[in-house]
Amino acid sequence: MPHDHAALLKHIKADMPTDELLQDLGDLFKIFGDTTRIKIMYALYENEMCVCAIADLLNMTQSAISHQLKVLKAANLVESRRDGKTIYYRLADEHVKSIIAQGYEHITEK
Amino acid sequence: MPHDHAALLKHIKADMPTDELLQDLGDLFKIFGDTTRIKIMYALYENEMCVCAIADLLNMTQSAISHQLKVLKAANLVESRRDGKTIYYRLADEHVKSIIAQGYEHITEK
DNA sequence: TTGTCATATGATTAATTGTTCATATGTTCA
DNA sequence: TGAACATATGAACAATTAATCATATGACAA
Repeated sequence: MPHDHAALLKHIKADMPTDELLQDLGDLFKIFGDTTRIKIMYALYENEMCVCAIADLLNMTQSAISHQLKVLKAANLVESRRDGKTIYYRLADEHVKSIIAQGYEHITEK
Repeated sequence: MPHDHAALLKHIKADMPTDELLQDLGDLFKIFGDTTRIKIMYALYENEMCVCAIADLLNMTQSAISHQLKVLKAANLVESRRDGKTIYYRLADEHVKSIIAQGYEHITEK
């Protein structure tokens, strides 16, 4: 017969966040899981930037950048302000930096 | 004429990590960007677990779990040890916990 | 060795997703 | 109001990927 781990499972299950929260967590990391978006976040690490500057920097089309900024904004990872025709984006909070920094440590330490 | 930001770009470009590193960083977060893998990592947060216990816990097939554990292991996010027929998996290091914790904060704080 | 349990793996399929292209919206200035 | 610039958006296509199914590998016990 298969081996039993009902006792362990009961304990662990009690400590697990809800499925909804775990889903949200996965969705959040999914946003970090794209090179273009990572590059955008790095570009905004120190300063705000306008869309066309980001596009120039990454050597990509304005449209592609704009689509990705929309994704980042929907996840509350960036914020924006308008100044005339130009729209400047910046990181929304410190979590973005912490998450990236932790990931950076993980891949550079080994 | 389009507006100019050559000076800004030059500065930012100098501070950006290499494309290869940014790619690796994206690849790392991609792994966190799946609910099943997030659940597995949460399951292993406190204790090691065997594959079938994880499958039971998440109510998924052994095969699906095994495939995902392979992905996690390839990224050095989990490690394993064999005890007879059973193979136990555990988190590889503290970065996994930190990354998850940062993400958790981001989504629960607003 | 044979049977059973635990895990791994390869191929396939369905679903997700990032970029492109064309175009729309919004702002400024002459 | 019209022209130019900055940005946003919708549809379509290509590429990636997670789960499934069938099967293989590995360990143990009788």
